[in-house]
Amino acid sequence: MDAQPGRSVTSKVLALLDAFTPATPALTLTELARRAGLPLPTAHRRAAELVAWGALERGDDGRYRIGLRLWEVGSLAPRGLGLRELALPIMEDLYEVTHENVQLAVRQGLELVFIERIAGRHAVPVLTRVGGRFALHATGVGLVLLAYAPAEVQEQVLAAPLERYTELTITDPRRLRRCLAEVRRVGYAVSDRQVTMDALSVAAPIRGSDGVVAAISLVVAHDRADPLALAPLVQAAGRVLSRALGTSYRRSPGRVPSPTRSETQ
Amino acid sequence: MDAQPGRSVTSKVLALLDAFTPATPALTLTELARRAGLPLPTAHRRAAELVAWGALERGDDGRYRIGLRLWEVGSLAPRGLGLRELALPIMEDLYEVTHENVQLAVRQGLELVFIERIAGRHAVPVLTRVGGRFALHATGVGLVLLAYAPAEVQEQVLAAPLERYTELTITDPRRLRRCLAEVRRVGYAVSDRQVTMDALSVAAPIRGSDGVVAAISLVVAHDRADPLALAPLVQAAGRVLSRALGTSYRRSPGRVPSPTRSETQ
DNA sequence: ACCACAGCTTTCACTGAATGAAAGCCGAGG
DNA sequence: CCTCGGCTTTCATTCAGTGAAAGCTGTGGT
Repeated sequence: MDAQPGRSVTSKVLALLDAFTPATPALTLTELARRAGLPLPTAHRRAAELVAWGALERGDDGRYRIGLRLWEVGSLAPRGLGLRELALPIMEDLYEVTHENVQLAVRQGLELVFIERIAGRHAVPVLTRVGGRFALHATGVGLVLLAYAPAEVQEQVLAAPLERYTELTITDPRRLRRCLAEVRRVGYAVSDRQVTMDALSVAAPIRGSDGVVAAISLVVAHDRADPLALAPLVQAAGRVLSRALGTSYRRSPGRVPSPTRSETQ
Repeated sequence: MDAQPGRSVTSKVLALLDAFTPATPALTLTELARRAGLPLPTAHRRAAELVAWGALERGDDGRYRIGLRLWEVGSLAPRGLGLRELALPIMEDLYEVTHENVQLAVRQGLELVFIERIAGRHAVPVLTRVGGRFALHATGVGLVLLAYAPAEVQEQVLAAPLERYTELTITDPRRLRRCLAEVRRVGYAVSDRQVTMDALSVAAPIRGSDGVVAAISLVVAHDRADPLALAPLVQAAGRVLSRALGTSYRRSPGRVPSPTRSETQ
């Protein structure tokens, strides 16, 4: 039980936050300590400080939950709420026109994170959650984000085993590589029943000042889907958003004059 | 600003997060250190750890921003996204019926935090931001949250000076006290031009297992508003949500899954 | 009523993670 | 070429953090 190096106090605090997942949003102290890999008294002390600040909250049942204060701070993430605020009107337009599910996602490491979704009441049910993660190689948004990701990221994804969700999921690295090339060629991605056997999605990239920063998609029932008809719609939405990003991400912070003009459109 | 002993590492980490505000979502190291009240090397080291984990992100310009990983964790807050997920369908109903702004807020200490809003394109513009804070004594949602807050909270708010936003803002503690009693009597709150001179809001409480946990409101142009007609609508929405909360907040203590030793991805 | 137990909280002597002054580094501007 | 502001790294010192163990509290069993 020697204290392994690299176990800073900060890392312990972050491990406590990491213990919470969508499946387990409320934890007892003991669960929290075990998941964070910390001795109980340590977890207790750190958690108490987090509660005092509002990063965690403690219910009447003694369980810890993520606190509103952390949600507030998290809402300042440019790639989170910032992006959402920008995209929501366009997503709503897309929804009004199609009455299908609209999704917005960004890449985080080797996975994607859903930033927002509009779930049509009569649309095909999707199992995604705002704030939830998913693999890059199956969904429409994932294929777009992967296709335009740095080569290094692509290689890492292609090197790892590709999980199979349905019989149509692409799990062969060679096929996936061809698929990504095709996505780059046509400028949009189609995932036909690669996640569930009833749904199909069409996705397009959203470009920021340095490459593709997000992806937007429509998810529709596979049997009433016409990818070729949907693609222009989604692509147009992606382009509108790319433009909006370009204009809104100009920084005007007093002293720093624009340092680099390295926009890669 | 002296290095007072009693400053825990955790508090420093949290101070770093606290440095970010809606008005300043991107900070240089120097700004960050100054706002957090930390020496530069300390801020640098802690910030580096936060970046490594994803709580912060560092742009090409060297500035720090809130990271997506923190947004993800924050999205697990029951009073944040949890509440939003539950409320959104009802909020949309309210929007469809009225085509006015719909707002959802909870109390955090002596202020309120907006959890979600639906802003009608043709509705009166509101200056609220999801994740933003506001005083309790002026808005419709604020009056509801204050009226049903613990006596101790009410006293604290009444004791402090009440900021004036318009000539109709209630700033006299006695009047505010009467107003709150009226809110409790009728079960909804009306804020008539108490925030801006063009808007009026009608709000109703949302009750959880222990008292009022949130408030929902409609914000409409003051000249085409009929509070008495809107109140039943908003109250009905509040009641539906109260019921939904009651059923969904039943906890299943659950068994513990396999021993996870999840390293940070 | 009593005991057994599980989960939480506090204590206390010890230790290494954190600290900040100072020195080094880098890039922009003169 | 030199200066300046902002960032990064070093190093000896020390105080916040630590965990084993003891104490507490509420719950369920007999």
